[in-house]
Amino acid sequence: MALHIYNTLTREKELFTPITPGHVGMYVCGPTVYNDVHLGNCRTFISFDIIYRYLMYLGYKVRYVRNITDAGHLEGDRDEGDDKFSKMAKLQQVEPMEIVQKYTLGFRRVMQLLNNLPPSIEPTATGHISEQIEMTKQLLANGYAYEVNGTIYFDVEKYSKEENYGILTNRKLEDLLEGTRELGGQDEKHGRLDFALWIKAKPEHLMQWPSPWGMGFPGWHIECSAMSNKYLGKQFDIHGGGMDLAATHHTNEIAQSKGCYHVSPANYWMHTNMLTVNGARMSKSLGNGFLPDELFTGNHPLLEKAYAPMTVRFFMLQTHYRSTLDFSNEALQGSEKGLRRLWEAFETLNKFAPVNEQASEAELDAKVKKLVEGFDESMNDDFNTAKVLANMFELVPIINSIKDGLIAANALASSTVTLLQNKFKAYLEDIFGLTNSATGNNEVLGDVVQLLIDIRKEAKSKKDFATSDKIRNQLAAMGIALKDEKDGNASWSL
RNA sequence: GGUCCUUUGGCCGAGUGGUUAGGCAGAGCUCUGCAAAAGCUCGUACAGCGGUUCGAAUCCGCUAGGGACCUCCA
Repeated sequence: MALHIYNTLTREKELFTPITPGHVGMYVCGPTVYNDVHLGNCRTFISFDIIYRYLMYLGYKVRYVRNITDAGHLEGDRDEGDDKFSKMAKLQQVEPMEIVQKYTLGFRRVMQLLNNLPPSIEPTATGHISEQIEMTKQLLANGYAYEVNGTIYFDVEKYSKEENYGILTNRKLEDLLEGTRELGGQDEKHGRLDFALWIKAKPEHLMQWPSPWGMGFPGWHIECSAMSNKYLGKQFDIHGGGMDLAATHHTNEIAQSKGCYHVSPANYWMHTNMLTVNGARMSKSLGNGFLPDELFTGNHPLLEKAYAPMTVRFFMLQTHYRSTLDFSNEALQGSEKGLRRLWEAFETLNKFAPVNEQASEAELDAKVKKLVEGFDESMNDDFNTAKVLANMFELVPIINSIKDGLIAANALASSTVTLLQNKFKAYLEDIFGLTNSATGNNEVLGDVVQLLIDIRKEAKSKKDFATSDKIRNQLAAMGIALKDEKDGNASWSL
């Protein structure tokens, strides 16, 4: 089966067909950098990192654009007041751009710790003010926007006469209106669903730019429309983001792009589900978010211990991206152990040398091949990483049994062993982006431990268990675990 | 109130109308000087009530619980 993607627009899994054969354009809504990213944000970016990596694995040339929102995000829903950067800047008594710099760097550091590849382009809202003004002008010219006292609003009612505004989340205009409050006397907007494209700035406002309508700053939604258009074109393949963005942000993006260019911007809309804590959504406004650093250090009242970035990444891979994922110590510890088991099997597998052309156990050979072929099949079914991991875990006992001699070394054909090695490497490292954080890669340390292992082996051969136990116990106290192997040697891990 | 999603064994979590998902935890056994690891075996789960069907955890309806969005949030 070729790659199928669940499309929010149609609420169905669809065969993925890129606009330009061999190329994929993908836009993902990035963070608003006015404070630290929390783990829920990270989940979305990890999910799309896997998708990005898998598309490349399939041979596509991918242009992956993920924006940094560094302007224009307002505090409330009324399209008035200060933006979040200005507010935080005042609070911390620094320039808004210092806020942006600080949290952008923090965001990139976390992404790197989680081993997310950087996107092809990471454009900022403040770097594309003129593009946003141009788009706003075009929307005014096309009759989908109006100006009130230097602020430009998108006219949802006008747009709805020609287009289906609620198409993305399958909502009727009347239902959407029902959920909104009545317009007050001081409201500038004509319609309750209208949203700002450009906002007039008060003189004391910290971040503002000149425009045909006076000094101001862009509304939140316009940046993604302007930047996706600039780097990916009027129409591109995939647009992604968290599910919470679908109803408002993405709905408005579609309206802006259609109002401006008369075409729907993206063919496939992908939405990742929320990370929850005790069943409730992790969010900035609820204040129940975990910061990545709190997780990596264990410095949080709800955490029993620290968890490595790779444990977190693996934890997220065990769930499908469209399911909610609940955060708990028990679940994380399960992932930690599972990852270790899988990784050790991977390292064992890499040491296998091909033995013979023919498999001495044809049935087992066929079973292994089938499980391996299941990797691609599962990923092609809307990126089912959980299923891939299940197959991998089924292969682990086979790998370990070959190592221990419980299964003959020539049981598998050499081509099967090579396939297994290649696919494990491709999936664990290239696609899932996991790295070995469990064992040290310091060569000197490795040599020292090997020396101790040799001394211990000698002691054991003389039945000097006092010495052998001392070495093992002391190393254990330092965090190095020795495991005796069948052949008399020992392996170790941190 | 409106729109929609979800409900799987101790925990986490896949899932196709008819076959053991998988991981973690737990129990037993094997291997081992001991330990750890590893291997083997084990729980026969699918919210409740109806219906469709030869057959449903998987389709439909109702009931109950949970959640999301409709307001800034990935």
